[in-house]
Amino acid sequence: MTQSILIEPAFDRLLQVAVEVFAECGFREATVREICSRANVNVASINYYFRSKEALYAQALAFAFQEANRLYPLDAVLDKGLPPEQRLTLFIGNFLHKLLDDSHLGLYSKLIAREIADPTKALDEIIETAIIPQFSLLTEIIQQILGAAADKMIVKRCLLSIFGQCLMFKHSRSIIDRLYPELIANDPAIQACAEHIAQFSLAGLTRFAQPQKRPIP
Amino acid sequence: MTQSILIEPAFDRLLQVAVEVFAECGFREATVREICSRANVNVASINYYFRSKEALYAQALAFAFQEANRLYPLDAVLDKGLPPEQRLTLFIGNFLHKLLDDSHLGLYSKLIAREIADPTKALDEIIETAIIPQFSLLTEIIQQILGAAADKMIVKRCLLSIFGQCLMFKHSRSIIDRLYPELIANDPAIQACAEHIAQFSLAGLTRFAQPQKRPIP
DNA sequence: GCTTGTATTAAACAGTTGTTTAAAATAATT
DNA sequence: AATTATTTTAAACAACTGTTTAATACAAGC
Repeated sequence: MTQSILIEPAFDRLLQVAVEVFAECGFREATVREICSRANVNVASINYYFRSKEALYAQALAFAFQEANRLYPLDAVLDKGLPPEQRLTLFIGNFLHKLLDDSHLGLYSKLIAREIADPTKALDEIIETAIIPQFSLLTEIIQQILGAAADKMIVKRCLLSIFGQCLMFKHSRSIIDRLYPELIANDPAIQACAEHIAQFSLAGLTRFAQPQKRPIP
Repeated sequence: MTQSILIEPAFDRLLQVAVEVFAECGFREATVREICSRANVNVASINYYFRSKEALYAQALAFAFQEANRLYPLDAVLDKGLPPEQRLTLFIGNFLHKLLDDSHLGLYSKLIAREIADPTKALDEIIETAIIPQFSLLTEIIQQILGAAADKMIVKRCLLSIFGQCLMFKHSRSIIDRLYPELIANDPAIQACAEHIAQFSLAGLTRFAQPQKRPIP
């Protein structure tokens, strides 16, 4: 059988298909036979190229994160010259689009969200490489807004408030799709949600902001 | 073999254990043998008392919701005499404690959260009986705070902002446990989180509040 | 005491899972 | 061209899945 269409080697095809299937079904529900079938390779190939289903999953997870970062760079957010309010708005917009994108790239965040909601052994690496950098970046922005003297616990809670608003759209997608589909119907609607979260959060942050001009007596 | 300790009939034991196991493992990963083993009944009992594993799951889900509502009544929140800001604070406190309770009752919300994150056929009933009433209640409170003329889309987005902040603690529990365990270490800490969300949200809502005193020109 | 209806049991069913094997096909090297 | 190494294959493996069966134990009713 000649398959002139697919010129990619089996290894790459397996990795790409694995991201798709694991994102759709989760680690446990995904079957090696389904992955191999979609990748047009023999069932034994996974154990040949990767050591096991588990090892394939770990590699797929790392690959997904790498791709998500490549397709959604945080360049503007990293610019410390910008005012923190603007950086927060950019951060939220970037994050939400990353989460809600329904094209191929949406799979990456879906895979990661799945791992967070239902952790496997692979979670530890995900936290180190994917979560902590995002948390650090947002922490820095929040601290700039609240003031350097801000209580550490308050900063953490504000961080969770902001991430929580964004992740709601990912974790409770099934409900939003049924009750409020118009909120995420198209790209402008998603952009409106991002702006809402930014404004809601900025107003919320002011509640906890330190007085900026006065030095501590 | 005499089992004088367990006097409950097999049916009740199965239902109770099913909630535990489904909450821990999810529907697909949970096995009938594990459930039956823990309930000290034969494997065939599930198909005898309930029709199938799927039917048992549906019943367990309904039972969990019923118990969660019985143990965490919303009486105070339902009191329309109270100022909406206070009702919001009560609502958030109730919801967060419901979510984070690690005792037996915590399983109920875990089971429901699992169903939302990874829906099965049973989701539709959950939405009708569990989600919509909660959404309606919070919608009413938000509308009171924002003013009757508030834009419907804004109300919905604010609703998601508040629920998102609460659900963050459930859906991303694995991360919080590792990065910020002190935030949910004990009951006062959880209470502090609830108050934070309430204050953060009240401040956020003011950003979208309609001018209350002036009638529309 | 016998019969009827319910409850419980061990065993087997048919299907699926991840993984391994050993042979065949293909590619690379000498 | 012959030899080596790599890739691909079909088949089988053992373990596990939800479900069914048919035999047994137990209780209640007459």
